Amino acid sequence: MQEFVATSFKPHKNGLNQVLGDLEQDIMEVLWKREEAIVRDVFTELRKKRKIAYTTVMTVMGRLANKGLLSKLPVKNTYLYKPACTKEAFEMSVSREVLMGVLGNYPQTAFTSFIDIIAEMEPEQMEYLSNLIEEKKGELRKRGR
Amino acid sequence: MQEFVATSFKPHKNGLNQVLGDLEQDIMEVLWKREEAIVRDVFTELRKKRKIAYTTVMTVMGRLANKGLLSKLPVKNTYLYKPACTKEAFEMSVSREVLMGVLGNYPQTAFTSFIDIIAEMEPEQMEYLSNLIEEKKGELRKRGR
DNA sequence: CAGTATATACTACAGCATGTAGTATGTCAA
DNA sequence: TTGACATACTACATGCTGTAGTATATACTG
Repeated sequence: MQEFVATSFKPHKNGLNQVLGDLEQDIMEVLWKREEAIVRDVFTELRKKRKIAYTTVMTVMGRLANKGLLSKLPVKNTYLYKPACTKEAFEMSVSREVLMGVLGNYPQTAFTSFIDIIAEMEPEQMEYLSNLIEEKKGELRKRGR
Repeated sequence: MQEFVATSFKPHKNGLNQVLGDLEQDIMEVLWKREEAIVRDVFTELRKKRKIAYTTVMTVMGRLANKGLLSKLPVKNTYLYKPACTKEAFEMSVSREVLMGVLGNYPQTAFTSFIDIIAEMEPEQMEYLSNLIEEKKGELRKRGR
């Protein structure tokens, strides 16, 4: 996969639409479902839901390949596209990049927000979180000796 | 302040350049330093560092006011601009919005990434975090009674 | 009062990302 | 050879940001 997956993150969108355009997302979803596909496959799939031109799909799939999200293998007289990584791996990259972006820039602020949010969303997780931290602290102490 | 501060977050940029354009950021920094300013003040300040037109500064300050990041008060024959919130409050909003955006969409993944990232950070940060957690837990306990 | 400096409003264009699609061209099979 | 299908290339719209010019109002200064 290419270096960065989340060049621009839109917190108020849903799912991977946070880092992908609408059409890009639709296309990636098809690819993740099918594992691999040629432009026509994706076109046919999308066409079921709405009006769209074949070349539009082709253009965007090409762009996704340029971005490194899809691989593009010459096959017969066309190209076979495959996701460069699983959806799960992609989500992992996104969350990691975004979190590092926040933590690296305003660590204290981010800590506070993070804890507040967890406390609001799932208080049960607080205990789990604090255990994890103590664990990590223990590890660090051991390694520091 | 307006509803959302972080419509688009760029994890790989630095500081508030993550949510502001280059010039927007420069302008906000001047405003946060001075508390308030007219266009000329900001122009003069920025002009020290680089070539830029007065109207460019004016245009962008206007846009920042439209976005709700600056307030714009008519004064004499001009306008006085003030930051709509402190830099700290702004950073807090950004981190909150971004973290909620991640946690709300891939809670498990984000949680895990978060822990991993802080484990890689400096130990003092760890200590700070763990204090915050204990504090928060205390708060929750008190409220839960 | 005339001229100069200063202020704003409005308009405009460039670059980038994304969505959208047309046209030209190549290829293969019936 | 013709038609279906594939790609490459080009292009335009929209939204955001940086950039700045022009027109116009106002106010100070001599």
